[in-house]
This record gives sequence, structure tokens and C-alpha cells, in this order.
Amino acid sequence: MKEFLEGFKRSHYCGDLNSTHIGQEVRVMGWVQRRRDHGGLIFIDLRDREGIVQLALDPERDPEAHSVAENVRNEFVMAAQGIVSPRPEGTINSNMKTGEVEIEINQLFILNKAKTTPFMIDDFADIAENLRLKYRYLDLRRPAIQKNILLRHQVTQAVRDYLNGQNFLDIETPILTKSTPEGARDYLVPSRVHPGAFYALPQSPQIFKQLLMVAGFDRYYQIVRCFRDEDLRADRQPEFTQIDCELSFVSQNDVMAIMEGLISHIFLQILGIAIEPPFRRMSFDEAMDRYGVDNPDVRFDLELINLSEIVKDAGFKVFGDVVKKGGQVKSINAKGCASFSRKEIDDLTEFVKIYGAKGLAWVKVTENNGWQSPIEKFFKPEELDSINKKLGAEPGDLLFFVADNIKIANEALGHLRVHLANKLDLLNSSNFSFVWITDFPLLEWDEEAKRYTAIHHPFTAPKDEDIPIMDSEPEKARAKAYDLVLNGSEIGGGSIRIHDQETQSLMFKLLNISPEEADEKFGFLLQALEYGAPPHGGIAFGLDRLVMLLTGSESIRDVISFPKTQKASCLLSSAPNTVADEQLQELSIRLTPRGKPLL
RNA sequence: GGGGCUGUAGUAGAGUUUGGUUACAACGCCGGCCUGUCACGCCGGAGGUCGCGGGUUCGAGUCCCGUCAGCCCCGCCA
Repeated sequence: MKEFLEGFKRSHYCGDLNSTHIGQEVRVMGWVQRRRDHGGLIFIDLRDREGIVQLALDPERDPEAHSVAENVRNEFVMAAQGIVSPRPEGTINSNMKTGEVEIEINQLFILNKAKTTPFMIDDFADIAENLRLKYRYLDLRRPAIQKNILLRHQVTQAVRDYLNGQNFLDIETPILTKSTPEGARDYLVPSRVHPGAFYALPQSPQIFKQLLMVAGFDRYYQIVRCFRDEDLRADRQPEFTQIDCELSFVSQNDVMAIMEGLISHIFLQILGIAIEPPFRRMSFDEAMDRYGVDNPDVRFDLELINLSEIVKDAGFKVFGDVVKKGGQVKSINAKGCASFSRKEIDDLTEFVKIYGAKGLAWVKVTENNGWQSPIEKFFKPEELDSINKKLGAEPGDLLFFVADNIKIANEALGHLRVHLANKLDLLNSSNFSFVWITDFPLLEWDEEAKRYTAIHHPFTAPKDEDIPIMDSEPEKARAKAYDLVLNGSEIGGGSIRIHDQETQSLMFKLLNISPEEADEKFGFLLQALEYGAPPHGGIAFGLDRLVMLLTGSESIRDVISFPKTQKASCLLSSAPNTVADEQLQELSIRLTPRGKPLL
């Protein structure tokens, strides 16, 4: 076969041929999408990564090639030579990119046969995902998935083009690195040379990229794999790819502006969509207040309205009591949804319970702005009027209320808002709405650990004006941190980092990390900060999520070549698997009986 | 750790509510026919441990218990 390919070279991709090639002799190679045998004439649709072209085999024109074609089956690998010809009148296929032409074949070779595939290689069938993942190399042949992977390549190219043009340097950082207990659970790799010691796979190159700033590289980027040993979701894999950036001598606005340039460049290059910077900006507090979440989908309204003040002293004791205990009553006006059935409303009630809400109160607004509702009788007419007014309620509207602590009320209605938008078909996946979320709190109280933890990470700088209150009112201190949210997905997040040793030490103190512990865990970073660390900051974008949104995919798995299942296994290779006793011995590892905790 | 959905020829489904003779049609596959099709067409054929294990019953794809796998979500995770 090697000798054959020495002499027989491909001239074009199948999918690239069109009427400009008419009259040329071309050579194509690819997989048989389908063979249509008319007894005499045989058509073969040959597919490669660029598309499909029709091969026409006429027994009179070339009996030898025609007889080869008689034995061809789906997914055979073929090499073909012939003349690109216009299709006869009336046989042009406008559904195909190459539909105006066909190749009149004069030489046809079978490069390899193929067994009947477990599923058809096309975009019509809806294949069970475990089967797709087991035969991922066949799944990846399907045009829709292949398109995603090709687009992913185009995105990384666009990223490199832009960042290279902005003087960023692509620098690699270690994959075998040190466990840092803050943040997600680490994937650990046992060391053979150091029995009992472990490397950790990086959750992000965070500390190393900061060290690159100390080293003076000034602008760094890396398209880099990161690892987090946490449970999976439709948009979460245990290994994922970040577009990781860090810059020296910049403010928060500098970072955001440069990254708006990057995102605009990507969208223009990939989708031809112009997105004009600056992007919309919104504080964390505003996002929580109006949308209930820190990753608001701003493609639609259905905003959350706080009714706490109105209902605090109103007739409905259940609402009033919640407010008096420090909770909130928030609501959504679903315009024109009064036609929802009892069943539909019950389903929505079940939906908010997922987020801890005890219930979902509702009101159907009737003619003359009256209420049809189980809670109607508890409100005086003037209370009812002021709620209607606050919500802009009109006849035909459906109002929802959640009364609970602030966290649950926000979360339940924030998710209900998106759920309703889906139900009402308000979401358009080809509409891209960006918003920066800024002014995050620096810290968050961890009830379980009885201490503060960093919302972003322990190296995030506080806002200058909040440094004085870090000690006295730590929960009120805000961070120089920012997330970029696209259509309700957090696609990137970053911060200005702490670059002086004193602030970093204060931060560790607030996090209840002792100097000894800090030294043991992050000593190398703290030392580096003492040798002339420049002010710096950066950001990381989730490449997988970005490509998912660019392709309109519903799962992150559809934009990753070899993804893992929800239980983090690879159905193709059967990873993870057990290993030989000898391997364990070399690593000084002894296993406990399966599933039993170590005593 | 928890909640929900799904599992029937190679594939995607119907059948499960109300247990009853040989589990149904489509696509694919195999054979035959067909010279302008393009998710070609026509004729014929093969193909099943109803995820797995146990139970109830005269009898289980169908009911019960357990278990495995995949998916969605909560917790967890930037």
C-alpha cells in the first residue's frame, strides 16, 4: 500500500470540488458514505473531512473501475481518480455543497475494507451516547461532530493570532505539580522516586503564570489542560481546556478591554459576527438582585423583583414573617402566562424545590387587575394594587413568588427565570449576549469549615478602597475580580492578583491559614512576591464551553474529541482501570479492600 | 452522598398502564433485479439472553426487590 500512495497523490478534498474544477482530472480519497447501484450505473458518495462528492461509475466508460465499485460497502476507504464533470440537466442536487458536479471515475481503488459500523455515519440517527463514546472514532466521522472539532481548531487559531499580535508569549507550565488544598479536589499522581509523595495535576496554572510575571515575561498565554476531580455535568469535564492569560502592569479595565478584543476577534473570525466592545458590565450585587445568579442570561427580561418592603407588614403573615427574619420575598412576572394549567404550575413548584424553596406562590392576574390565587384572600385591595404596580402586572399575567432566605429566594427564582424562558421559547442560541460581572465579594463564609474562603482564589486582590475593612468587615470587602458571562454561561473569569507580600499575608490571615501553613503550601509564591513582583492580573476562558456556545452544542462532550462519561470513565479505552501489582509496588501503594475506608 | 429519566434485533423506536399462543414495523445488513440516483427504487431473506440477578405467578418484556450502565439535576466545582 505504501508503494501505491507513493505514486497516487490526492489532489483535492471531496468537499472542496465545485464547478470551477470542471474538466480537471482529480484524485480524491475518503470513506464511502453510500453506494447507489443502478445495475449499470453506480454512484458512490465519497466523504472526507471537508464534505461529500458524488463519484459516477459508468460500466461502458471504465468497466474495471465499475467492477471495483460493485464490491464496495459503506465506510470502505477509497482512492479515486476521474474528471470533474457537470451533472446532467435536472440532476443537480442543491442540498449538497458539491451538488453541481460529480467525478466521472476512471480509476478506483479500495484502500481498506470496513465492517458494518454499529451505527450509521450520518447526522440523521439519534444514537445512544454510550455507544457513540465506545466507538468515538466512528462518532467523530459524523459530519456534525467533525464540524465541531474543526471549529474548535479555528477558535484556537484565532486565539493564537490575536494574542500573538498583542505581544503575548505562549509558555508551558508543569502538568506534574504541587497539590494546593484550596479550591477543587486534586487529581494525584504517586511518585515512584519519592515513596509516599504525590504530584497533583493542575487545577489551573495559576501560581506558575504569576511566577512568569515575576520573571518578567509581561504577557503570557497558554491553551492548557486543567484537571478537577469533581462530579461532572453537561458543561463540566474532569479535564478541560483553558485559554489562560496573565499580564503585568495592568488594571482591571485593561485586562477586560484586551479580552473584549480577543472575544470580538474570535466571533468575527469564526461566525462573522461583529461584537462591539465595550461589553455590558454589571456588579455582582446587581446581578444577584435582578437575576438571582452571578451568571445572568441577559437575552431576555423576566427579572426578579424584590417585594420584601411591600409585603413586610401586609396581611399575608407567611411572607411578612420571612422578611422579619431577614429573608426576602422575590417575584417574577411571567407576562401573558395566566393560561398555564394547574399541572404546569405544579411542575414549576417542583422545579423550585430543587433549589431548596419550600414552595412557589402564584397569582393569575384577571380582568380589572384582580387576582386568582390561593393567597388572594390574605391581601387587602390596596396591598394587591401596590404589588401589581411594582410588578407591572396586567390582565393575563402570571406572577410567581418565593419567600425564603436571600440565597434560596435568589437561586430558586434565578433558575425558574431561565426555566420559564426555555418553556416560553425566549432563548435564541444564535443570539450572543455578553456581560461582565464585577465587584465580587472577596470572601465567603464556609459554615462547615467555620472560616472564610476566597470566592475566586486566595491570590485575588481586594479593591483598594476595601482594604481598610478587610479586618473589620471581611464579608463586605470586594475583589478586583471579573467573570465574563455569555448567554447565562460563565465562559471566563479572572482577577488582579495580590503582588505584595503584606496584602497576601493579610489575606491568608483572613482565610485562617497560619504563616507556617501558608509557607508550606504557597511559600514559593510568597518568596517570589518579595523579589520585585510587578502588579499583574489575568483571566482564563473555558475553551470547551466557548466552543459549545459557538457551535450551539447542548453538551460539552460534543466539542471534545474523547470525553468522559458522568462517572468520569472513558468508554473507548475503559479508563480508569486497575494496574498490575508490580506497578503498585514500585509506587509503594497498597490498596484497601474495594470500597472500604482506610483505618 | 442525594433526586429524576432511560435501557426491547446492528440502530432508533412500538409493545409495559390492564401479565396470556410464535415480541412488531422502520432504517441498516445479506441475496437478487434495476443506466441518472443522491437518506435511490422493487422483490426476497437473516437477525432477539426484552441491560443483568433474584422473586411473585400455572405463565413475566410487562408486577416486586436488588444491581449495573448512560443521561439530566442538587450537593460539590470557577
